[in-house]
Amino acid sequence: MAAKVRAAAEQLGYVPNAAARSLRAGRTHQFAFAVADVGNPVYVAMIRGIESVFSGLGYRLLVHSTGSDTADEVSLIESLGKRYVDGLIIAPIRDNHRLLRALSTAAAPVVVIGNLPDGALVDSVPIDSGAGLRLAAEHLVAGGRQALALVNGPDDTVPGAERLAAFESVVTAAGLAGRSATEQASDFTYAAGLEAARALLLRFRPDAVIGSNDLLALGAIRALAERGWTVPGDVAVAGVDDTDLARMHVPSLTSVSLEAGVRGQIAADMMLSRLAEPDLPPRRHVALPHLVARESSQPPGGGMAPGPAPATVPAPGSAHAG
Amino acid sequence: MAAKVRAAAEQLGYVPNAAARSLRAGRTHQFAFAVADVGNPVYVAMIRGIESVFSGLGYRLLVHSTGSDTADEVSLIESLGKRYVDGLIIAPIRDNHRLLRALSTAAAPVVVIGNLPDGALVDSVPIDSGAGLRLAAEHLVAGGRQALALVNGPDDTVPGAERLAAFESVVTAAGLAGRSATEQASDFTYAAGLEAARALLLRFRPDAVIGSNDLLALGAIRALAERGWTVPGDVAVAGVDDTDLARMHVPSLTSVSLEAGVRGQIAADMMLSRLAEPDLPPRRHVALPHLVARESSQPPGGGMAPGPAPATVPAPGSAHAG
DNA sequence: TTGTAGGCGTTATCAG
DNA sequence: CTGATAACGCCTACAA
Repeated sequence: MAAKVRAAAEQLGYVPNAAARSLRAGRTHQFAFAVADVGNPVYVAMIRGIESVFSGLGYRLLVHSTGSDTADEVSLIESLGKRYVDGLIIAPIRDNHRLLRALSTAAAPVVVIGNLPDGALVDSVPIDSGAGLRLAAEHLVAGGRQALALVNGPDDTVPGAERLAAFESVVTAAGLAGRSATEQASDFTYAAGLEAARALLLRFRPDAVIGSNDLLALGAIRALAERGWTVPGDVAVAGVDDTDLARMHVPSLTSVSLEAGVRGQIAADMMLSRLAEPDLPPRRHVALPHLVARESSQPPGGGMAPGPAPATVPAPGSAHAG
Repeated sequence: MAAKVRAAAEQLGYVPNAAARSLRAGRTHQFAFAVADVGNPVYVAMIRGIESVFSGLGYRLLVHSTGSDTADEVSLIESLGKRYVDGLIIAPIRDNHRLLRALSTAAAPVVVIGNLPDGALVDSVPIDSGAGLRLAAEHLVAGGRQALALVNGPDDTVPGAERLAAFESVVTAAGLAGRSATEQASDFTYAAGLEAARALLLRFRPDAVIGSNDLLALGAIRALAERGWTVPGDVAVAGVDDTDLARMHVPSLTSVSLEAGVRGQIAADMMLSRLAEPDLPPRRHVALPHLVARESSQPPGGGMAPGPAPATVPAPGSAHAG
């Protein structure tokens, strides 16, 4: 009989109401993901990682763009009380007390993609982004660069502070502290990177520039181009995040992967296991950064510049097809 | 008394349950947005446009990435019967009968960002993307280019078909049909564009390449670089969508804006008015494409190449600051 | 004015 | 094994 009913339901196009189901079951089959800026491809990579876990299981994902505004993030966390989602994955870049307090009293499970102070009672998927920046800086120094510049994000962010400290430690260790410069961009965006790099280049002539993320690095490349300096010929450039942008640029951008996609997956897995066992102690899954060397950091002499000579080069318009 | 209760509720951090509220009110205060590929920045622009309308009004947005798989889209539309959202905004690129049929019987309001066949009973925000491609092609011809190539998306998509037809009409009208070529990429992605452009360049030597969108154009630029051809010196390049990628590249990419952000806003507004008045006849708000000329299409002699000579150029490492 | 009952659509449980 | 019933939490309408 049950089968018969099922068949009839199918025929009539019956679909159970999600709100009623959620009310009854106490589960919405939805998760929220809060990021600073959907325009930054690193978050798109995280979204993909998360969805790769959730989509097959029938969970939906709500994406919130907070602009990394703490008030926004806090109100988002508080609204978990509405139980409109079963959990929240959040990738904050500032760790105010308010945010931490809100996290600790959240009404639903929260997983943080990012670095939390010790003792925070929340699941997290951190990465040592200072170590990541160190990889980039050491790579440039190893390539013979001596006048390093950092276009950093805001100092009052966690990644901003970590990456600035790592940069300074590398140039100091290499004995290049007197020949380096840093500039703080107002944001982790392309526009802010362009502006900061312009300001930097007014007072400093680097032979290598690191952007604290790929967007800042691309802004720097533009600022260098405005002055007629070529990459990597005159100046080597590296970024952080290893987003699609890095592959897509010409010259391709050397960048440090912080495993955005993988960390998204891990965060989603953590969320599911947290739901299954709410009383687990807080877990922390540390990821490891790695360098992806590309064209933008080739040593001056080195020969991986944009492409080999063409094999056969027909004259313009000498052939055609549809 | 009511005030007193309110205050107490506030103090205790009481938050009404969303599921119960939705069940009672019959409204979820959520909308879904379905796109082919969250990795394409043009959809990120649409998301921003939509959120600019919704966020202030307390609506949440669910983003679905369908991979432009019709089966996926159809099942998404059918699942509107669950009433987990108040409406769906969808940006499909293929218009199969199945999709149209599903649209016409959807259980919740749907707004389509894209071009529907005449007579479809759904709100839509179309644009003449053929006219858009025409702008790009005519711009290149006006710049003196004579051997035009098109790296198109799949022919079986609406934008693919429209843009191919527009390209052919322009080259024919300009008397350049015998000196042009087109290649079909398997997808509207960078990787597919790179692959298609490589194949194209094996048999054809263009002096101008149009990508059917910005990602395809960037793939083409990479393929050109592999052969040692410069942009815009040897080959002019133009894209479509005017995404952030176009501004960010060096040289910056000439591109045709299809008003993604604005159309997202319009779609969201339409959704709200549709909710307010469900019995309105289907509406269609047509947007207009416009060309944004940048460095990648400068005429060979023309002087807007990457940046003026620097004003003052300190020697490497000659100054520093933190 | 304040209080209470009913019903939104499901599903689990319990009685027949 | 089938079928009725209660409860999830909220809001509205109506009664006291």
